Amino acid sequence: MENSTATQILETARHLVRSRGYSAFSYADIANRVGIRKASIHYHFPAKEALVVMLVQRYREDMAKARDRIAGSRANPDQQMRRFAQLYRDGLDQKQICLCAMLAADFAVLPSAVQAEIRAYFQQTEVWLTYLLHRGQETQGWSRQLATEQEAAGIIAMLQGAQLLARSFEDGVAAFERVVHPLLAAQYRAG
Amino acid sequence: MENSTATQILETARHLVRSRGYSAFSYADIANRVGIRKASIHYHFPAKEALVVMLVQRYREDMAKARDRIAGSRANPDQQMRRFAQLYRDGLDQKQICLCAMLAADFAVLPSAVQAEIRAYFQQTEVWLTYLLHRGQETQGWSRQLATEQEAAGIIAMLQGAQLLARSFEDGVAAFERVVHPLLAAQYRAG
DNA sequence: GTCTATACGAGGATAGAC
DNA sequence: GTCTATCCTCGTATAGAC
Repeated sequence: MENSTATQILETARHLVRSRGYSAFSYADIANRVGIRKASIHYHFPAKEALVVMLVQRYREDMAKARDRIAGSRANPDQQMRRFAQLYRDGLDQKQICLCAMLAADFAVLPSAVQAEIRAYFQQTEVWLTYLLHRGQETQGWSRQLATEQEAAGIIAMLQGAQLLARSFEDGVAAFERVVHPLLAAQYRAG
Repeated sequence: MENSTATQILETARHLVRSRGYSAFSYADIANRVGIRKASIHYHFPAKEALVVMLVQRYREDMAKARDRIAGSRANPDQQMRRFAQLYRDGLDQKQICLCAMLAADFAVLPSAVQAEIRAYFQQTEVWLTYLLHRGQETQGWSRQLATEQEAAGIIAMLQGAQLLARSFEDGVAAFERVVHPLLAAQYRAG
């Protein structure tokens, strides 16, 4: 792992945006936590927009890798679904939600370059999940009453919504799992 | 309907928060739209916190009334579920999402008085939906594989998540309905 | 009730020294 | 690469005239 200042800035910014959103984090916040001055951040990222675009690009890559590790494993579709859902539980114990869920809420105030990244993230994720559902239908007997893309979109909506609701309760992780667990029970998906 | 300045301020603020979130709307925004000066807003609401607390209280009341109109109607549970879901489609054509979904995203930066209001909203809604599910189970033969509260929480999560994803696409209403429609198909809920 | 004027801090961003 | 110093704008909020 790289430990350059740029990387530290990005990691700090990721945490901040996932907690507070686009409008409520500042260069000053990052500077304090990284231990540099505000002006130094501008050397690495000329403007907030550039910083956040790179933030989402990295996030997309990281999530794509995580999904590919799941798809490439020997786990069966039931288990893969469980691990996919867990990607959205990560960070919830620190009151963080998915970077792109947060930025979807902030959508109206985002530079359009960032908006495009958000859209790409959701589309990517839906494609991946659609494949998983197909594999489950073929090998696990998952039901197929809906268009599979539509079902994928519904599952993603539920995961993102569950995160959002979860953070308003004391034990966010428990609240998230309470909602998501049924989704993961094998018999729930069976036809 | 009252048309006092205070009411105009609240209505404008509701629209702004539902579009941009807590940190990204300002007294200046409201003042411009209502046609008064920033300072005048402080006469009606001494601080931003007071304004937003009242905002959420009013929203909770309005949504409670809307739900009670649904529950008090002669519509059957299938139809009531459909009308409930439509509450979360409202405003999406203007890129607004549920006030409390937006504020749940902003949760980390909210005054605790506002946090409490958000929590209350989700609890209220879950209670109402749990009753509806019970009625559906009794009179419409809806399935009952899960704890009903858990199922209610899942439906709310899906509606809130669907809104969030929807606003990042061009036709948000269509994106929302694509996700939510299955939920509303009678055969989907049937046991 | 609404205005003007103003205080004061925080925001993003730049110039130029080191 | 990082610093200090500075700019300018915008944020919330207050005082006091009308």
